[in-house]
Amino acid sequence: MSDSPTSLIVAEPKATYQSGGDHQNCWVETLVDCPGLEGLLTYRIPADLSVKPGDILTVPLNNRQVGGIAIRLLASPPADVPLAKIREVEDVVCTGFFGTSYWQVLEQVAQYYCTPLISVVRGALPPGLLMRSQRRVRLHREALPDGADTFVGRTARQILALLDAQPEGDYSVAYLQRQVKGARRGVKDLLKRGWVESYLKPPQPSRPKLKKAVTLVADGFESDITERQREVLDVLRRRGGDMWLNELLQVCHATSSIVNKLAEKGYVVVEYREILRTLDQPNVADDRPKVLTDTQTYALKTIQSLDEYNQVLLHGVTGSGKTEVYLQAIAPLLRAGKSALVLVPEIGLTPQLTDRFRARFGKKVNVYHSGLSHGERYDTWRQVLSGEPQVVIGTRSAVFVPLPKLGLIILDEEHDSSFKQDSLSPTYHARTVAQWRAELENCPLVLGSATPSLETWVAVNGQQANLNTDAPCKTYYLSLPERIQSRPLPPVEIVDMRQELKQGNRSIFSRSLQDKLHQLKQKQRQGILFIPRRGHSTFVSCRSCGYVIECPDCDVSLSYHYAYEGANQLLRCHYCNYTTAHPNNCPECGSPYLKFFGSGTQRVEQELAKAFPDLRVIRFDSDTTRNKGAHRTLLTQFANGEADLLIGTQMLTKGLDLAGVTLVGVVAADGLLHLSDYRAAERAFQTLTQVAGRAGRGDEPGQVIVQTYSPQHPVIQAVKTHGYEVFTEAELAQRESLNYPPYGHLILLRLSGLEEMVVEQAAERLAEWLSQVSSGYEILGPAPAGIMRIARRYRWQILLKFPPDVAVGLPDVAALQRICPPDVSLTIDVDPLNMM
DNA sequence: AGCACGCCGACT
DNA sequence: GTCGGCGTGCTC
Repeated sequence: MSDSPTSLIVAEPKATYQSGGDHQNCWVETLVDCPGLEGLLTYRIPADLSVKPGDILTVPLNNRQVGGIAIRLLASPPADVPLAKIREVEDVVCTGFFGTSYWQVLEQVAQYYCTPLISVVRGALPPGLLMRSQRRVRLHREALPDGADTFVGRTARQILALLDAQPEGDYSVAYLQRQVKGARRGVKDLLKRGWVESYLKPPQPSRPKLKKAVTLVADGFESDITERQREVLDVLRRRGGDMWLNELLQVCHATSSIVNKLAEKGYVVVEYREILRTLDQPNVADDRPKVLTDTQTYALKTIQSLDEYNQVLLHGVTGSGKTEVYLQAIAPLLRAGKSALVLVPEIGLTPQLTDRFRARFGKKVNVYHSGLSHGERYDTWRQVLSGEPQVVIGTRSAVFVPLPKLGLIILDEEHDSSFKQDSLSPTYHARTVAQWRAELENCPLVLGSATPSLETWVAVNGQQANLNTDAPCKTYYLSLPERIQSRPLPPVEIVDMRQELKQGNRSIFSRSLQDKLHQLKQKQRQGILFIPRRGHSTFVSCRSCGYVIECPDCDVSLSYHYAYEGANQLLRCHYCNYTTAHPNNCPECGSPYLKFFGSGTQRVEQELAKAFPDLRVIRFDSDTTRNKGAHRTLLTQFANGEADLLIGTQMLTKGLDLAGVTLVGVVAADGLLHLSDYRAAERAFQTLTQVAGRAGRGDEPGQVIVQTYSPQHPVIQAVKTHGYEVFTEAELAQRESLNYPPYGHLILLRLSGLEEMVVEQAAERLAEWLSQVSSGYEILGPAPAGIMRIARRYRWQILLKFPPDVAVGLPDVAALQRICPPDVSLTIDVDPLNMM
């Protein structure tokens, strides 16, 4: 797949690098971090620098410095570019990062997701490695004549004022351009007058953090040293002969001159040593392997028997102990010197999972996700590249962590849509990339879920040959149909809210749910109330004229926020976070009857407070969990019994294992059911099954109540009977008849821009061009996107549908980008999940 | 992407 | 004349 003539040559460490020799390999072909620049640029390697393929470089480009990756070394300069144009590599940022198979994965991602390789590289590397130099200007205060600002134009005057207000008189040009329009000319004017100087701040990529360490090397005759020096040596010896310099000095109340003298005399060595900025990890109690059930044992044995690329679906109902199988599958790998990669949907939501891994494997566990600082992520990479056997737990982007000696990849909750990146290129799915990595590393891939995606179900159970998919790969279906300790799955009661209304219950809680909530307190049990966030959005509308308050920048209604009794009533846009005060009167007709509809978490919280004043409630949604560590805090409080009821949105569906929970209520399932998306049913079933699975994980049996206005809906029926297979087969039949995934494939082209007409015309031109260049796909659209405007940008989309036997891909992405006008942004989403 | 250069209309 | 606003092309 990667040997098409246009594809780049993969970096192969050692392949072209020869040590020894003198004047060989003086040039390096470099993949430069510059969008729009296809292909490689050649640079000369200065004599004092050693460059190997795969190294990350800083190279000059025009008048600035940018990041780049050394791809291939050349012994002679290329013939097609004049020698004089070739410039020198500025610096090597870091070296020895990648193995060959790693590059193949990146190339595969670039090709499949129709993205330039450099974009993939940028998304895969820890941020801060590929950095560019920054153009800055500094004010020469002494060169300013009196009343300088009267001599120059408006923009120059504004810039002067800005620079003067800054203590150093120093700003980046990019910053000035954001503050003052047309800043470039103003800066030029000031430069000409000599009032400011312009300079290039070199890129400062992440580097290892270094610290001075002192090591005792010679012990024995110490006749030539002073009293103070002897004291220091004694302390060092007592502490094992190896200390951080700052600690040693602190303990001895000494200055570094003493240590330096000792180093001169050859008693100690002072050297820089790398320290890792890994988070101080909360201490967790040790944990031992648990006794497995028969099905768990069978699953474990099967996984352990695999020593090459195989795909395994671990289909375990909620509470069936998948994590314990993962843990026991990883343990022997670590002992054999191999590593494992564990991918989870959202790390913040699953502190419980990382804690369990830490309890079992201690410091061998590394966490990698976008919440870490640049330095922390960089250090995790370095730690990973050490080759020590370890476990990396991370979110989507961790699929690119370059673990050597990879023995196993696990994707937990593989159905979860957060494994798909959808707005940034490359729009990769971590499951797809994990399949490629596992294949290239030749290690097994375990996909775990209680509600497997249809893609995975078909890949593992599909009897018919999928000719267009990857090379034949042995697949295993492992089922854990029972909960551990034979705990039953909770019975699911469906409540028809139409009947409730008919019988005079106007509350958002059915009588059945009210009963259970009353019992909760009496029986000292805990419950979860789930409110589908989308669906019943909490919009505000006027009862007189029907006016609905919308975001001025996005095409969605504003959500009503009322945090607590007496707080300001706010309206907020869930797409761009635009916030405004709730007006007293309708902005359209002035009527005072402006009311919010729907039941968001806040509304439910307030209703609960009225109807059940003695229930202690914790709200768990994006408002209350915004702060770092809030997830953990709230969950710990709940687990400690500081509240009776946890209410919240989608976040509740992910991986919570709370033994005290016996009741799960779904306030209104309907919001999940009626979305105009071919995946709505699958997603609704997954969400409801997952949230139902939170009940009865402890010794007490659980109970689930689902309130809905559509009790006969197939999804509701499937949830009621825990009928994954029946639901899935029916859903698959529908997908197949319409060529939807997992049978056919989709590519979604998203266009957005500030001008409605321009975006629409661009969409039409692209669609026209697409229909001319190929007929392998069906073109749906162009059409306005589900939400027509977000953050002032109008959005249009074109959907390409590929029948099962047609290769997925676009004929010429560069041409597509060329047709698209520069003020319209185009993203290509291959295998889109989110169609809004 | 930046950042040059070069062309054009508007206003002191 | 000069200022500010685009469109176009290049980067070893």
